[in-house]
Amino acid sequence: MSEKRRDVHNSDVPILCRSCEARHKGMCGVLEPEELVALARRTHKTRHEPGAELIGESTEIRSYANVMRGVVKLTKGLEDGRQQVVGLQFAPDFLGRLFGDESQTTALAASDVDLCVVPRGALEQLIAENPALEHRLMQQTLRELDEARDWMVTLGRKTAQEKVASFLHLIALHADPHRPDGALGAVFDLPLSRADIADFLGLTIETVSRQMTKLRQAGVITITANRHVEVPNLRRLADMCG
Amino acid sequence: MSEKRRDVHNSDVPILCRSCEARHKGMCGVLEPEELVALARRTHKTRHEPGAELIGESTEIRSYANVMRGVVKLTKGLEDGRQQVVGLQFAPDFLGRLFGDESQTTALAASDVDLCVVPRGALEQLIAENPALEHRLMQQTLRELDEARDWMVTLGRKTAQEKVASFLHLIALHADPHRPDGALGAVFDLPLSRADIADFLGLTIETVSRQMTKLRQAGVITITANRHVEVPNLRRLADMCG
DNA sequence: CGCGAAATTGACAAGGGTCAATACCGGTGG
DNA sequence: CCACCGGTATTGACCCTTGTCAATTTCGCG
Repeated sequence: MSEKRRDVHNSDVPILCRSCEARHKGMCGVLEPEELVALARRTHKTRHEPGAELIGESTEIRSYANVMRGVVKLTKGLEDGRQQVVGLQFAPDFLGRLFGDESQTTALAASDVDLCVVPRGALEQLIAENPALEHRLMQQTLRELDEARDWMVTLGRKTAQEKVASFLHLIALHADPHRPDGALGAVFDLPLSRADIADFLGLTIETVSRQMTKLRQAGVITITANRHVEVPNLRRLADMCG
Repeated sequence: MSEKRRDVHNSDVPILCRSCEARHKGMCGVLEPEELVALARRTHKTRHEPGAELIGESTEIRSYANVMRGVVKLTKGLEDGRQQVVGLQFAPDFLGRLFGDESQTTALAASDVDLCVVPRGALEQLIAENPALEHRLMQQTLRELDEARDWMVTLGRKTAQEKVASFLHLIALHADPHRPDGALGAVFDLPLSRADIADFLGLTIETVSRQMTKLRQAGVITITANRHVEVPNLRRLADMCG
């Protein structure tokens, strides 16, 4: 495939981009080396601790970003403090509301997070020049829409038990760092606190905790050290997702 | 095909497109007259009764469509029959999962619906030729994503009362046929049955009914003839949305 | 007018929320 | 290495919202 060939033969790819996931699976995969060089000149890497606010709700959009490492949670809040996590983003997802004047969600670092930040103007200019980039971002947007709709089913129609199982299943697929393809089980660290999980599932901390306990007692999962989870058989977990 | 006059002055918009909302606010608004003519040759109008299946879940995608009239509900189901409405589409929304192999949702006519159906190949070809079209569709996709996330808050964090109020508020904004801009209130017919509303809100029919009754008793709405709703003061309704 | 479907209402049960007490983890300093 | 501390998670008791089941009522339509 030509993309690959170009990559191998061209030594002009910015150093920082070479090991970046966005370069391969993310939006930068559609850029020509020259474009990548031009873009890299205007980006900068940032590092954030858990809880850091990356984008504020109802704030003006001045930049976009790619998630290079870690997990970002997108949340929306009601006036009285109730919160709902409306999305989770993993590397190499794109972060930010394209073509909007202000962000509709808050983006918070759930774990340690590294971003590659792009000024708004730089990205929009590049999009205008290269339809393939918009196409790639369209694909990600469509995928996010699919995910959001899947999650609406979970929020609206599943029991607490099924919600927690669905969450663990989701994380198992995204966050097991070195899972072989055919593996039956998974091992991972939860990137979210119980409070975050509750906000993601539309439940309370207590209910999440109780359902985790039930799953543990049923032998579906093993919890060691509070955040570390082992799923011996993913099929079994999937069956509990409703 | 016989020679047709193709001079500059023959920029006639196809007759069927002239009164179509998609021509103005929908995706066709970005098309040049020639493109519109070419596209119109490959589309056809279809009419559907309430309950008709427009797109099946997990079916191959062969065509897309524009909603010309009526309300379409997008649903997802669990094996055991539980259902969740994950989106509502009004004229002149675009219908269908772009660039996907199969639909992830079922599209059902909620009311009488007229569609303008475009074969998959025709649309994808046009998109490839005209980036402005993809851009327009990107905008709609982003809007749908925003709406989906708003609704996730409703599903996950609002009470039954707030959910029903939110639903009525949503419909009031979309379905009042002739509402002046500054109007305080709204009058409309519900395009969805109680069962549909319940599936949209993640509630049961009974709970929806009870909450409607409470809103009626509180004087926030008036219900005449079962489907016909009057909201004297939209502000009041909005305040109940949480 | 009368029928079937849809909607309302009521009585009751249960799933999940609330509040409070306890246990646990991870880090700090003795 | 252990004791202590603050934040996080678990567990328990109780209650409230919403779901369930069943009986009417209303609507739409022939």
